[in-house]
Amino acid sequence: MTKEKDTTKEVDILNAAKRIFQRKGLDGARMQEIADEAGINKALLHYYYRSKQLLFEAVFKGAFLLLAPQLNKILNEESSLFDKIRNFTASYNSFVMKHPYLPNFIIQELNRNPDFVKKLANEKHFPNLENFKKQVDLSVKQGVIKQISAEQLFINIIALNLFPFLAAPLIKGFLQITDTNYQDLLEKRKTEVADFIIDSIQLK
Amino acid sequence: MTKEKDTTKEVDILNAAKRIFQRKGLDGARMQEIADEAGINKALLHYYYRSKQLLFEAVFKGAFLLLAPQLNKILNEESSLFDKIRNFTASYNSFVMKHPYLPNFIIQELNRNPDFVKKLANEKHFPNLENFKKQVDLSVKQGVIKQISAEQLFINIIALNLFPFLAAPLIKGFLQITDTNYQDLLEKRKTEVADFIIDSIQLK
DNA sequence: GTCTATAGCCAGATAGAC
DNA sequence: GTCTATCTGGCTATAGAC
Repeated sequence: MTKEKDTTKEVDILNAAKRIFQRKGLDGARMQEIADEAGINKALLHYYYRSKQLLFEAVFKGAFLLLAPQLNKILNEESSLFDKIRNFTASYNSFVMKHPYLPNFIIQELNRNPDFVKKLANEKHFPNLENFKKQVDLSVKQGVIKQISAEQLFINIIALNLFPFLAAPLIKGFLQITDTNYQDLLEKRKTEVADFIIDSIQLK
Repeated sequence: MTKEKDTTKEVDILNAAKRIFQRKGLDGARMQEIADEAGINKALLHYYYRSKQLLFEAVFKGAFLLLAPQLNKILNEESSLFDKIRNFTASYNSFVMKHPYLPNFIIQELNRNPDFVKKLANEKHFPNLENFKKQVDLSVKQGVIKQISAEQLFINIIALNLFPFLAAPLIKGFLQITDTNYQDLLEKRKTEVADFIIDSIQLK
């Protein structure tokens, strides 16, 4: 019973930093704010993470490694192409609804520092397209789906699933709808997006 | 011949601010940097625009009003639904390839300050979905396209066209391709995306 | 209108007591 | 490990000469 909550402070800081950085970005976040959020003192942030930059990088890496395995679901599962598209659409939407700031955070900071991807490309769960590419090419050859490159299909799948979270304020503005109605739209997309994609590529 | 380049300084500042703000965001940008970019002194920024916040708002509004009319092309043109989708895909992609920072800038700052949309909703060129909605609903009724809500179709069209610009570094990383190859992919999307959408909704 | 110089503030980082 | 107090630099903004 001695080490009930041993590493708490370090973890508390990381979680607090996650929340603040994801809402405000690297430049917009304040160390004081993170300290307050974690319920500790500013000096302790530096004690554990040395600098704002390093704390940020820890947060970013954590976020990326939370999202990346989700992508592997579509790339490296053992199932038919259509099932993959359906499973991915459903599970990915559910996942992001639980972490609404995540995609924006990653894409936004990646745009400011594109080389960050390279640093992460060697990580264990970094998505690899090879299996998916083979499956798509084979499906085309067998006449199951129309002619399309795996890369373009991949982009389309991600785009249709991610964009509604990235551009939520913009879309809400254009459609002039409330938050609740937008949630309904998102809920429906868990199945509709898969249908939309399959209807497009399936040869009847 | 007296007023050959009269308002130059004020315009120079706005253009410099555009470039810096779009690359670094509100928090990341420095007034000194904008002054250097414009080739003038820092004090002059405040002379013309009073504060960083106001300068930023001028830039943001300009960017939004550059992008918004582009969206109206799909919403309020006099043409068949399929032609609209084809025209929009082609012209929108060309437009954004000329202003690669624009979508990211708008979406990113809108996420930090969602109420900004409301301020702009009264502007002349603010997109209005009514015509598009009528057209989609009619096409469904007439059996030209499958059952789909205008809102979902609208989201899908925008998503497929915008996302490759928003997430460029991420996609490049996943696909492990060079900038040149990515440009090729984007070039192909000017027609492929329209085909993808039409194949999905068209009833044969 | 355009500049130099500087006020005034605030943030990241560190020293040092406990 | 955790805190208070403080240093140091950099940033927005303004005062004031020209």
